[in-house]
Amino acid sequence: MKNKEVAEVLRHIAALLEIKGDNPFRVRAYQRAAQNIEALTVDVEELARAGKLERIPGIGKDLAQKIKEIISTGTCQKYEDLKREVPPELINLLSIPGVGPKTAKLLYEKLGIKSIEELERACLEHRVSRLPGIRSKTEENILRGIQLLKQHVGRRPLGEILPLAEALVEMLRRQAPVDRIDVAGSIRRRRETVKDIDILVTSRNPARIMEVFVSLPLVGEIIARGETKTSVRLKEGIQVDLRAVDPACYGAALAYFTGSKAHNIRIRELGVQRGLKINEYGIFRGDERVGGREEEEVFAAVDLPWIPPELREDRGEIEAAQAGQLPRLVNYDEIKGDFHVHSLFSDGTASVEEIGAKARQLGLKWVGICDHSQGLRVAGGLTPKDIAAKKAAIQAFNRHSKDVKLLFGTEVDILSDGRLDYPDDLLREFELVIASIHSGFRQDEATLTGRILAAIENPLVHIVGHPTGRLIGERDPYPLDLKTIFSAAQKAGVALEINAYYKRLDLNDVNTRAAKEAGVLLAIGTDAHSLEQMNFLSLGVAVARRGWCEPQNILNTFSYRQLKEWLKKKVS
DNA sequence: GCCGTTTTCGGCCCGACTGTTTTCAGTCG
Repeated sequence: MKNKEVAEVLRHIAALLEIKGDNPFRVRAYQRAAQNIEALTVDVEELARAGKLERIPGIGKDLAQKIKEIISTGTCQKYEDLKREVPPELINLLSIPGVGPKTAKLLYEKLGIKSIEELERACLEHRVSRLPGIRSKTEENILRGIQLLKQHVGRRPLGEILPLAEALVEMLRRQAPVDRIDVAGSIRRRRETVKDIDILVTSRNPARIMEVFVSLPLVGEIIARGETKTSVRLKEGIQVDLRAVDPACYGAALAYFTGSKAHNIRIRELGVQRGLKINEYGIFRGDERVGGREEEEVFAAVDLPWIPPELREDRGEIEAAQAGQLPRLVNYDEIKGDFHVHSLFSDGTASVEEIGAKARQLGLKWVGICDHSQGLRVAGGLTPKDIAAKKAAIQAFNRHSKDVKLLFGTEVDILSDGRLDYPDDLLREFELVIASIHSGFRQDEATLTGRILAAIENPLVHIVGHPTGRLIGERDPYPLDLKTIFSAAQKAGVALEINAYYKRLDLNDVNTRAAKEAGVLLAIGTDAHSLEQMNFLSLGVAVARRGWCEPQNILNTFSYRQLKEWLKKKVS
């Protein structure tokens, strides 16, 4: 049983307890346990077998027992009992914005409502507004929430939203009396998907900022408007929260609104232990504000060094910071190249020369031109005779380019029987070989794992591309035994890709961290099929940082010379 | 349900905004 499935059961228990009106701290305990299990870089089953479950923060005797039960039976007695008390379908109601556990319980007890469809009907028939504590306004809000849910305005890929957030900041900067301004929230942490855009500002005239904000042409509707906090929904669907704070508490507010929620709770608890109250208005001892202008002060108040936003998930960063063992994360400006770009020779839209020029503009030193192999006909895969022309084009570019070098590469298909789509003699021609799966996603775990292992064991393969095949919001990762793959890749000196295309981000953050811990090298590639998509490289760096990677874990920090050495050594 | 340089019991992060309310509960982040 996978970590995710165990976490799911615990989360359901938390939701049912919440609806039931159980002790909120017990609810939080289940939620925290679920989160921490999901963030594990080892199998929870393994920890259970070794009797080490209680080493996971937030898991004591009781939860350890329940987790063992869940692993062996797929469920636990407590969950089954709860499901008899509270209909599990009610959990779906909680996904409606504006509907929480109390409302869900009320709807079920008074009207017998269990599904979103039933709730929508009841609202349209105005049966909901007759309930105690609910009037027409709330009924309208619930209906609107259901509409939003239907439009799939849930979590959106970071790559779609980040440019929008940056544009909003630019507009506010230009049109309003802004002093400091930052995007906070999950965007600042660079989570792979985001639910809303959080923007924080300081200004001598916050009222004016709010005024400018709500009248921006991008804004569709105003959800809430206060003096310090305004929420709107953009016409394109995403919610934006704007908060104005005093300069004296900007750092505290930035830390607070960056989150994550779980990270903040831990920081505040550390504050309480030291007799401090930490909130978005600063750091307080009694009624006296003792800091908060800069973010560093918040961490310093609880005896911690500043923690990079990408790590703030309560996945062990606080313990690492306490022990002085935070990783020295790879920086965005240490990235010297992109491993994975498609050209006109296969299904890309840019020529070799254009890719080289774009790389120069991005400040890169090298780019791997890795087109598809022959089997992938739909993607214009290269037959052996196209390959010579491509090689010539790359050599021509490199002859006259001193600062940017292109690598003659391929993204060779791993066929459904585990063979590669080019024979070894042909593969030997390339400077850089990425092997990827593009078909047979429905095979079982053993078969898929075997295909990747076969590629790893071929000494001509440098990198395994988008290892899990997932597409955010579209396709789940196919089943793989990643632990075995990591260990094989480490032994063979094969790198695994962090594919930076905004819908892939594959490996993801948690898997990247597990790979790093297994001693696997990681290679960031944009998988760009156009010049614009080469901009996504920073999303891949974000994944690396969220995966606790240091420069030495990331091959993209290599200079061209170092990289050539590595590529050669690999083949020896 | 967890957890301990305040502790093995009694705490557990903190505030904004909305709607339905005359003082607050619910939701959200």
